[in-house]
Amino acid sequence: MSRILITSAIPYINGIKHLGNLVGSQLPADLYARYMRGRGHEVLFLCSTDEHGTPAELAAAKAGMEVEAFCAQMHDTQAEIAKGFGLSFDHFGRSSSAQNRKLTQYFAGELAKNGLIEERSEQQVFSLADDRYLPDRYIEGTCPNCGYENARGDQCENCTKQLDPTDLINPRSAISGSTDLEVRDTKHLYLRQSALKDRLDSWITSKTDWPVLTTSIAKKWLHDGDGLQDRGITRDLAWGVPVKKGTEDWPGMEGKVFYVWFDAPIEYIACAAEWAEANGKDEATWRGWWNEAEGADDVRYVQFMGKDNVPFHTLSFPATIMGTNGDDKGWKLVDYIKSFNYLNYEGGQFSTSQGRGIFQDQALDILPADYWRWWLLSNAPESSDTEFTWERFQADVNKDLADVLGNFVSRITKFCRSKFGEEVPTGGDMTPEGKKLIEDLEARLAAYQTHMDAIDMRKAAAELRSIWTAGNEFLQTAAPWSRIKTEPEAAAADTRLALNLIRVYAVLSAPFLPAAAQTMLEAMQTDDTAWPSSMAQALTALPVGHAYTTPEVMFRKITDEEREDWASRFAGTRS
RNA sequence: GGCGGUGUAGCUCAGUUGGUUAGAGCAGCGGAAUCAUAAUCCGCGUGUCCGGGGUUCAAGUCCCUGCACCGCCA
Repeated sequence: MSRILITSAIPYINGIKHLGNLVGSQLPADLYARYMRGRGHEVLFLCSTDEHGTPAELAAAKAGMEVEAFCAQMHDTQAEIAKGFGLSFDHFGRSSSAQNRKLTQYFAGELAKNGLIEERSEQQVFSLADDRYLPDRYIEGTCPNCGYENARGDQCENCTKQLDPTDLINPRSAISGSTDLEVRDTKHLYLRQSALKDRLDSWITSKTDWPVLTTSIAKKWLHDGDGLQDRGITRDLAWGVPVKKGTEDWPGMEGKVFYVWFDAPIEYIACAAEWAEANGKDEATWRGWWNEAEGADDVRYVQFMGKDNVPFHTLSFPATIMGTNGDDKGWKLVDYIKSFNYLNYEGGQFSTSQGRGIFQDQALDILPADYWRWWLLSNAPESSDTEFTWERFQADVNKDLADVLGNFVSRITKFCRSKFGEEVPTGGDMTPEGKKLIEDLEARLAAYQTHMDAIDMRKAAAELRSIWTAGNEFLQTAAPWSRIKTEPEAAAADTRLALNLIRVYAVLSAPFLPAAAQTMLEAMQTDDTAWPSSMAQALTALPVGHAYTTPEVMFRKITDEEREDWASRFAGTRS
């Protein structure tokens, strides 16, 4: 048994996310966490909401709320949705927590102590009407290049020319529309990532087992152009972690906060502290998960994220950790990064702003979580972008869940009920068909575990499906319904084996289908969730005479009418 | 314009370090069975492995080049 620390990229607070956000981080992380727990390992699975920064302030303003209240409310909403999808976080924290504030300030202080923070002066646009500095993209005006009137301060969307806010003709605030702007001098802190470039480079190079997607993105940022650039880690905002050097004030940085991309990954650590507090554990306990000088030597740390987040997790955050640790043993660097491509929707991209695609709350409104979990995980965008279409979703889910798994449970429980009564039948020895099934499953279990250990989700899902199919093959060849007429003892043995298969299916399927697994266990009236070490043994867990109940239809099918209705409902703008 | 990814059966995709007749699921066709959510099981695939060069005894699998789509960056 080992200890496994799992974090999923933390979702931003400004609204409800669509399915693409789910499949790229939280859902696969949950699959892995559930599997590892199932195998008997000690798991700490953490996720939080990412709450700081301008978009949160603007979303709050739009909702007519104070940003703190808005974040608190949206955090609860996202927590509720996560629960709906069965995400088994040990803790769902908040980057605005006191723990994160303290840790973020601590890391900045240590980095400064180690000479890795630099102060730089720059100019930034201040809006007097909004009483705030404006990030480049929140300044709009006429493009000097093409005359487009709604060009943003960072780039003109019309002619794609890169711009400086000061290039814009008639610049105005994108927030209020005010033209009462002025350019002010301001000071900011920069993290000297360039000083850590070589260490980062050799660290990444050593990760030969990581997905190519992960390392190729990291190497590109390390070597492209002038190489890894230093990064500004402070902003002139009100909503964020106040800039401090550890517990000390930082002269010249009054009124400024850390940039959201500096404090967000530190929340991975702070979340463990929040977890400890929420569960009455002491500081040593959570630090023992995170700091190698304080007991985390045996921890394997695995991160899950979409490809857009890779640079921050392979470079910026590791730079923070390395720069803080110096040459000493200290805070854990990630051991494995599982990254994902994008999920597309019916020929285009999911779009939050255009309301295109399916949002997480809507998905749960129309179907149980297991349908989504199964389809998303068995079609996860591991090697390339994946496309969601309603037609495929309907076909796959109906076939895999209703026809193959659900119907298996249904046919054998009902058959047994009518011929032997609702209990595991007695009599008969293992039939040749039964032996063959066990041999087959023995090999498939090994393959399933190999894929799950490697976090090869689509392959694991395919193998799990084959395990379900094996049950149907067995019934088809053993045919207890005809055998019962001539060899009732053999029919009883086959039925006994098939009923035991349901419990094994529950255990093996639980990482993908937690709710269905629960249904199967309840139907079989057992709480024996031991992961099979041998199939032969696992398939005798339910003894002769053990009573069970025949479950309701586990997965009803998606009808053509529903599919058409949903396809049109989610095509356009979210109402 | 630069970089990265992808391009394999009607559809979605597997194909490790180059090596027997290129595989799976779905859809389709044929058959078996009737316990079951008209569910299941069995059988059936010559597809220019995007095009063109090249290396090799041997390339989907390596090199060069072109094309298409996607993304990131300038």
